[in-house]
Amino acid sequence: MQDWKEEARHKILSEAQHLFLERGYDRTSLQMIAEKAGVSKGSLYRCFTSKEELFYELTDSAAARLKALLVRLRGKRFDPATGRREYQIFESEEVISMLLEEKYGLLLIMEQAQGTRYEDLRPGMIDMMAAKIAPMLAVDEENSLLLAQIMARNLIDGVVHILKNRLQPRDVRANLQRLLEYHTRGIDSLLKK
Amino acid sequence: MQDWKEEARHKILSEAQHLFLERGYDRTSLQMIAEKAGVSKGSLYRCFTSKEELFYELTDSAAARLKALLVRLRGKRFDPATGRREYQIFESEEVISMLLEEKYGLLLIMEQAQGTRYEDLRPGMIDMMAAKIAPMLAVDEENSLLLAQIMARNLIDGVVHILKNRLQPRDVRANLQRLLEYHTRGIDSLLKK
Amino acid sequence: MQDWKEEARHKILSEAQHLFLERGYDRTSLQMIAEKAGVSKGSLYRCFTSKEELFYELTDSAAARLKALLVRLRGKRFDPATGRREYQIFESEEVISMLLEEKYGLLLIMEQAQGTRYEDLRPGMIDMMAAKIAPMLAVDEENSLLLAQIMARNLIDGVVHILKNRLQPRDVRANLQRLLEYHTRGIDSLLKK
Amino acid sequence: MQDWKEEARHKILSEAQHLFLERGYDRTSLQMIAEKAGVSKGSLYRCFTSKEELFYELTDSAAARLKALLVRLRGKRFDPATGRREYQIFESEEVISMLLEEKYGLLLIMEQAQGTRYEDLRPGMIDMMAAKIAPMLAVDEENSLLLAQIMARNLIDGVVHILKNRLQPRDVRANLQRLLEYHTRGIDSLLKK
DNA sequence: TATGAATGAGTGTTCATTCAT
DNA sequence: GATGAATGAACACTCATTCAT
Repeated sequence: MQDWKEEARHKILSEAQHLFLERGYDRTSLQMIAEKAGVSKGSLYRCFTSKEELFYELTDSAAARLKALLVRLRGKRFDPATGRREYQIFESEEVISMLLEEKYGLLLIMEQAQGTRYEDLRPGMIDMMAAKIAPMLAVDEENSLLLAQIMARNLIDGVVHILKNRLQPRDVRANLQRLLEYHTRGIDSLLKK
Repeated sequence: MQDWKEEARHKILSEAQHLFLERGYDRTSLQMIAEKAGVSKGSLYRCFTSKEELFYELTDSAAARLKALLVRLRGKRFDPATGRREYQIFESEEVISMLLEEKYGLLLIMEQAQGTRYEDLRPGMIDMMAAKIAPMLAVDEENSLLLAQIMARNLIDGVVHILKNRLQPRDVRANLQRLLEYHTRGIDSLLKK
Repeated sequence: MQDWKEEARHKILSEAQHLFLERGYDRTSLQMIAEKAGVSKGSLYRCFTSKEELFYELTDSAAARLKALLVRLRGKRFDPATGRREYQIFESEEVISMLLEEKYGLLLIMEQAQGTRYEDLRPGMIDMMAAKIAPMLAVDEENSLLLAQIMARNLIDGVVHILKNRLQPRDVRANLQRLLEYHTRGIDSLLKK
Repeated sequence: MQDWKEEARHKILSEAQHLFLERGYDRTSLQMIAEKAGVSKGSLYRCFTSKEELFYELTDSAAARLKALLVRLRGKRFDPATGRREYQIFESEEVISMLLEEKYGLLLIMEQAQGTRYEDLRPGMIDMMAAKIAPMLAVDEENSLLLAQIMARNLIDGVVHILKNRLQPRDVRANLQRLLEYHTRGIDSLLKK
């Protein structure tokens, strides 16, 4: 019974994850999940109290760690003078571990969370990073935020893309490094001297 | 009556566009569109055979021009030796014109096409551009495509972001230039010598 | 095993009773009953063939005795001339015993029988008593039944209210007496001389 | 169109009223209402935004007037010394008008509001009246509230019963008077001297 | 022709009941 | 025999689509 419950839970979570990743939260119906998982709609409710809870089961842990990261980032300043920008936090072991461990949760939060309580997490992250980057740019105020938003989003989406396509930690690490190189250099081109 | 019909069509398209962009395709009901456009739901169906059709009406032209651009791009090589990379095509008057003229259609294709016949357009564009960029990178083959995809996507999303937030052609142009500067420099960091 | 079964039956009945009285029949699920009783849902069906059956198990005895009382009452006349009205039957030891012994079954019949085979018992009792009271009233025929129904219902609901709120036989008895006093005097005011 | 809407609204309200009165709010499904009214489930939502709203449409006005009455009653004291008890408020023209005008709304609130926002109105009224009556009774404190609750409930249920069965204002009035006579005299029997 | 009333399939959710283990 | 997993019909509610007027 314990076995079964765990097994069914796992099967349901796994199929839900696939569908949510493919189609997004709103466009995935419990009917679909039930069919893919080979159970009835009613059975879904033996393991999860609602569709939302099912989604959160797949994302809560990632969201919590992401929020913690955000809090830490908020306190830091992005100082070009130091030579190291704090978005290089993405190279820290701690963050990379999180990225690897929370891979699918992060993907769901970043790409398919519309209609859930996490739908503002990605925009929030982008805005926060953009607010750090904007003052550094050698561009009139009006446009610096726009460009900073693009940069912030690119960085975040780049990380997500790597996560999506690389399973091995060393590959993730190596490509994150390259992404940061690309991103740093790109930003440099528009920095105030 | 022809006049009237044309006028209604236009009003409907315009309101649908706003709503699709603001709330997304799924979360916009025909009721909302009809109300905003000041016509009856029945009239919607006199002008458009379905909700999907209405979406295509708003995107077909942009999609066609985008596809044409894709075809032309496919033929070109991105040669770092020339000093000018062909993704700088985004600076050409022709492309900028298209971006400005098809602005909203492009935004819809890029952000709301999931589940429609254009859902592969953005990924297709990214793949194509990535395929051009990848061979230029000083990275092992396995990873170069991954990074190239990130770069291509960043470029495209950056263009979309500018389109979304700048109404004046000269602002669009100026920021596109900065985006390309950022992007080129970023790529340079990973180019083969 | 017989013992066990009997024990489980008893526990289930007891918890079902509590829940039905507290939350009502409809708002009580078999899940709740099973949990409170510490048995599985399957076991519920070993003892009772359905939720309705469970309800009847809790009410059949009370219903039978109530019906018997009804039959006896039907034969009697409520004669004001005797000085004792037969609704004072509620003061008889026999009836009080029944009230106390069938307390919860009666409460269920009186308050939760909608949709069950006993849904007509309370109205039936009221009608019967009303039919006895009506001819005694110094009111035109048309209205005497209406008033008699009110009186009958008040009496019955009053008894039910006492049963619900007093556990000790002597308290029940004392309050029944007061209720009858109140009721008798009230009726007196409208009696034919 | 206006005509139709009004007509359908009326038909739906009327059938809903019947069903709610017969079966209660919870046990009446929109399916039933739709069938009885000869419209589809979807059509219900053209006129009413939800099942609850449909119920409130039938009861809001009555509830508001009832609450107003409650507020006024709360301020009054039930003084046996005056010879007139304030529950004789039920004889005032104003109250009788309300009873007649809000007949069905009151019946719904008083008998079938379980599961709605008005489910506590009847118990609240009874408690309030009981609190006024209890101190007047020549019974130990412990039991006086119990008896007062019975009396209060009887009075209210009696009014409801009359309402349910008499359509003509003069019949309602006449029977209310008799009910009050019955009730007053009944209470007298237990009053402190 | 234009309208909006009407529909019905679909959504998430609950729960009495059944049945393999 | 006992369990609880599994079901399926029902619930309130939404919405693209159709069609009588």
